[in-house]
Amino acid sequence: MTDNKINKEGRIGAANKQLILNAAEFEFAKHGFKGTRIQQVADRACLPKTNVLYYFKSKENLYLAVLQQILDEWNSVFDHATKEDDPAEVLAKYIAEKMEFSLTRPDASRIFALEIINGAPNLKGFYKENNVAWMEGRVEVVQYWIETGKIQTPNAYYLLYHIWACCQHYADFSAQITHLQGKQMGESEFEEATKAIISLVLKGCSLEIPEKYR
Amino acid sequence: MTDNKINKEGRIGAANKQLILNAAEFEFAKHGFKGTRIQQVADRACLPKTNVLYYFKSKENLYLAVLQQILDEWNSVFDHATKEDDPAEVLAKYIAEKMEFSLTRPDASRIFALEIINGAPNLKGFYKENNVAWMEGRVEVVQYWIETGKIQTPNAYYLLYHIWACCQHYADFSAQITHLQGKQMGESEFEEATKAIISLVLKGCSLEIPEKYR
DNA sequence: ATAAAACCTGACCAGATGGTCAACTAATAT
DNA sequence: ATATTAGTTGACCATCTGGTCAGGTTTTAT
Repeated sequence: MTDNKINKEGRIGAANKQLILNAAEFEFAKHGFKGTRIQQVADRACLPKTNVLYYFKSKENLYLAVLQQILDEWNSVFDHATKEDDPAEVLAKYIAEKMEFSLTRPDASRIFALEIINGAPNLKGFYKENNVAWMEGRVEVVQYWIETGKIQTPNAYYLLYHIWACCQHYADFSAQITHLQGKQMGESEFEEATKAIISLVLKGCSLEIPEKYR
Repeated sequence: MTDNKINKEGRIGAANKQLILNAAEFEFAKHGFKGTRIQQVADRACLPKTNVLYYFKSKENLYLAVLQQILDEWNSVFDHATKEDDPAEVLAKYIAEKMEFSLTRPDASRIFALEIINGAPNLKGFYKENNVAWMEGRVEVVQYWIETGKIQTPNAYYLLYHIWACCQHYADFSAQITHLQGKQMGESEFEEATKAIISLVLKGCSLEIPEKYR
């Protein structure tokens, strides 16, 4: 038999936990850590507050769980891109992915942004180390592309920042965009915007835009 | 004689108010509205908490004053650009200005970002109206440049968003950048980054980069 | 000089909120 | 069947914090 003496989580637990995590992501994205009330999360999940505390021992614990869930989703084609790959294809795909994320998971993007603006006090050791390693690997690839004349851009780091910045803007600043344009961006507008970023970045790197992204 | 019956603010008042505003900007940028304690602001300004409340009736009032101060700084060469101006010059100058702002006033940028991510609940009527009008005027100019073939870019709105996004990134996400690069960006790095954005955007719009921005 | 306004601040309070607890019910394994 | 664990929840508390107040001192105008 399996050893299920203690702390075994049943079906109900798993379901409720996910329910709470989703509610929490919404609230944290909207009000930040300090601004979010456990009661609000509970209300959104249609559970009593005490129940939320039953599954997540504390507010901080809940927040960390939300953050972890977001970080776990953070992977892309670019992770495994190599020096031999076609820069235009890889970058265009990467941008398309990032924009897809901004469209489908804006709250996740906002929570991450809030965390960074606050100085990333909760992105502890393990993630940070990993992140730096990831970045170094990616920069190395881009650097190779630059040195072999495959792309023309002044700096690998800055190029990646600019891609992130443009893509995240559509999630983080959607309130401003909605206001300036008089209406919320839908799927079709996101497609246009994606093409606009791809056009800007690839042309900005002296690359041809692959047919499918035109 | 001047009518100074009531509510006249003396020298001391003006000085202290500014002291408090600066302290508040720092704290609000770091912890957000909800996360900031009046006591923290007071400590940073080296004044007792009660004194802060004396000048600004409430926390919200203080926050609005900080926000207003930031908004008042928000003007640029691009405000008065016309259809006749040279797109390359105007855009390059605009980017340089925005980056200068990110370098010298990162806290202001962060507060604005937090405000937008939160859905801009405090950017009330007057500012919003003005902002939309400003945007329409700018889009009209860019649109003219597009239609007359002076620049090549898919969409005027998106172009402006991408410029903002790139420039703000260096203020709002500086914690991430510092961590990824292993050191804080100084003036010289900001100069490089500015040139990188100008290169990206101008090339991305099929424009020649003016000599002075190379 | 002196009155009025501006400025200062320790003591205090009321409400909000994260978190505990104990008593309960429902699920599950043997 | 029954014991054990998982899940549920209302009542409650300690603390934190925005804000008030009253009684002061300093500055300024005439």
